[in-house]
Amino acid sequence: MLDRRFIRENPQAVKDAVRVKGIGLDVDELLSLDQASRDLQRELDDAQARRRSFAREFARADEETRIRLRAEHEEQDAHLKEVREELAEVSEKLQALMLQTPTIPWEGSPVGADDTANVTIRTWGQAPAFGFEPKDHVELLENRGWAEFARARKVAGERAYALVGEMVMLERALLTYALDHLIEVGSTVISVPVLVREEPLTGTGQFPAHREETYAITADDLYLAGTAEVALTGLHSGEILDLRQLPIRYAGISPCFRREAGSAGRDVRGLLRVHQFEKVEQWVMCAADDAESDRWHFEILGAAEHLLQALGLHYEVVECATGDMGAGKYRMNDINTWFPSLGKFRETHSCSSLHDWQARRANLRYRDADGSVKFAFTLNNTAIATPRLLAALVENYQTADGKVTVPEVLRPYLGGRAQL
RNA sequence: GGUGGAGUCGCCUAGUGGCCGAGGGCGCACGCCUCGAAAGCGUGUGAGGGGGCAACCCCUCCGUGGGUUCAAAUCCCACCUCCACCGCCA
Repeated sequence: MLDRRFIRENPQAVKDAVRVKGIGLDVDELLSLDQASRDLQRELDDAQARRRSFAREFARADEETRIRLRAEHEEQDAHLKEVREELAEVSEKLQALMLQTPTIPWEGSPVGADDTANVTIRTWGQAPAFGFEPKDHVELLENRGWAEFARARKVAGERAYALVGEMVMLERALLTYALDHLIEVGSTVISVPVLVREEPLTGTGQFPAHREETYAITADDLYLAGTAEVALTGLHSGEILDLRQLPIRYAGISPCFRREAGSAGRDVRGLLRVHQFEKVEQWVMCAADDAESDRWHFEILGAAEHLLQALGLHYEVVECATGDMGAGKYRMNDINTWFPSLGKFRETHSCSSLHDWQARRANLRYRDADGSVKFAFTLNNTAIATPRLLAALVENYQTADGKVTVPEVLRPYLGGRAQL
């Protein structure tokens, strides 16, 4: 969400952002609603001021005057009610449009409608050379009894899976390794609620645009969050933090739930696109400063790259196109990891700077050095999302005889074993 | 799930329909005092919105949302959160 004053003063910048991000928002309508809302607000303020002084007069008046005042009150109340209703109607429409306003994207982001316009800015490592025909992760896991797909789908429907035996331990190892590294670089580890209210989902930007992608528990008016980011952003909602409390750097761990409503039939095989997965998420709230936000962007992007490098996985970092990054993002870099079975990179991480867009929605504020209250900047990035990354790991580290070599950094978490 | 109690400014609290247009204390900031400090004294001390070139003015907010009333922190209803006890339970 943008600042109303900013939209008023920079309508063209907002229109440009709406266009390059492919958002169906009528900025002129928003501007006229903004004007109408301010006019009505002024009218209401004046009318209320008058009404209040009349009520005080009433308290001091004699019986005769009271009869006269009562009649005037009725007139005033009718007018007040009318203005209030009109303002409520305008405000509701305005708010609906405000929630669609995009962050102005970084000028370096490639302009394009979708991820086909994303630009690779670097690659690390290389694809493993197998002296044999590599198997995909489904075959690898089934051959070793490391996963149940058919039985899991009997229980939970399409895209369900169950990891078995050593695969469970390997997944745990990945997550624990990520947490250990993030602690080392100064993050506060936090396990967050996943069953959440509507407000934090609106706060992060999941709602209203992506409501269909979220599971709803209608009996209790709760939802299953698709990422720890939802709770992390909600944690400090409504607070005014002291500048000294910033930056806040969290490593949130949680299960994640996604309906995948927009991708029916895609990637139904295996572990690449599932309804339920585990993720360690990096999240940062910092002062409202472009340079500091940029610094954190590269810090948390670097942390994710560090993990992949330590795991020895071949990856590329892409600069995401304006149409791929979503309304709230100033800048987004995805990391795509190499999948031998696909013969290509596949998204495993997504690093986003949102400037104050989320902070405005979620009401994340701090008191600056000069005493003024400001909306903070937020950023987030995946650290490890599994089982997608687990699938990449297994495919990249498979041996000719169907075993999996354990990357050295994970061995301490698996009793020192070098191979599974 | 049930019963009872509670939610007021950063913190503690006063407040049972008009004197609340929210008082006091703590904390914090500034000033006086002092060689300097502490103590003491004085002044100030929230958020959001609107208007004005400006000094400044106005409106909203006492957990949230409704309602009653000329008038609500105060009365009524629903919800949220916390505390206590009962029930159930990993």
